[in-house]
Amino acid sequence: MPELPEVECVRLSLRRRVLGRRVSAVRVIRPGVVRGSVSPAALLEGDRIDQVLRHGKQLALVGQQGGCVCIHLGMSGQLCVLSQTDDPASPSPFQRTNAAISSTVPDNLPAHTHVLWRMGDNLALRFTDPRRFGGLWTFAGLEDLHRSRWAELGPDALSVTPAALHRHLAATGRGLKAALLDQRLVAGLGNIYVDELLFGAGLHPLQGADTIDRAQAGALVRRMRTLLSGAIARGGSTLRDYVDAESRRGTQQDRHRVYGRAGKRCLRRGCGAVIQSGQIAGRTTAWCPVCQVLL
DNA sequence: CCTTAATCCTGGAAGC
DNA sequence: TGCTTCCAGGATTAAG
Repeated sequence: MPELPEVECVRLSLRRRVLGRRVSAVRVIRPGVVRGSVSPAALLEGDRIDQVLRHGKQLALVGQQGGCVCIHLGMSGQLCVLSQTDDPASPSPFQRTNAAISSTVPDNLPAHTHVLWRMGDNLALRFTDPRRFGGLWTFAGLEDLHRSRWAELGPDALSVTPAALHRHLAATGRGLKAALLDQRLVAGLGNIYVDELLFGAGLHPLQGADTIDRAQAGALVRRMRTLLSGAIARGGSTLRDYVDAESRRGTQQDRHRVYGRAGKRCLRRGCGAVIQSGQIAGRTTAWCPVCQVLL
């Protein structure tokens, strides 16, 4: 589900609510979603949230004592901040009812709740993920995350330099769509934003990545930043169920020019060609056959 | 190297 | 109304 803008919106909303809060208890409902140590301490129990970081589509909660939890939302993952003051009538998600103890459905929790962090008496953080393509990875410290998991990611799409993007694109024989989706090349772009970026840049998704010269790479970087930061300002794209940690939907979907618009007319002034779609790099891809000519 | 397909899952939408 | 099929914001793996 979430690409860089959505994950950044989750990070910002999460940070507003949990920064500096002490984790009083952690409850793991489905241990399988946690890779690495599943111990309460590894999940920051007893620690205070010191940093909420993001690289590409991944998040990290860092504790004051150095503990670190990396969170990848996958397709359907959500982080949700719950406070008793929002709904005083609802029982705390940490209160188990007797009936629930033997049940496969854990008491009052919504379906697909996998991990809960309690922070003080009236605040909790909930990780849900119906499809379970996402997950949590625990590390002894932020340095370990940087040396292992995040070392496999390319530069973040919001801070990649023209030189680095040019170098990486030049080094691959693949098409632009496949290259830009590859998180090792640049981290953060997904199916929506690659299609939107290529449309804006007037580049065909099948054009060879190694045909992009230095100047074009510079233009691509500028366009990438504008697109992504604009999407963040609009709260990300909510196609179906994306919401940030405070349950707010985004509005960037209203600005999509090709994604989800196959068969409709191109919105570029004076164009009006029919938006095409097909499978490229294993993903449904949309483009304008007039604005994005295959060279 | 490159590409495609299958795989991990659930749920919503579309088709009959 | 129900049942079936397809599709989805991700990413890895194996096969060709």
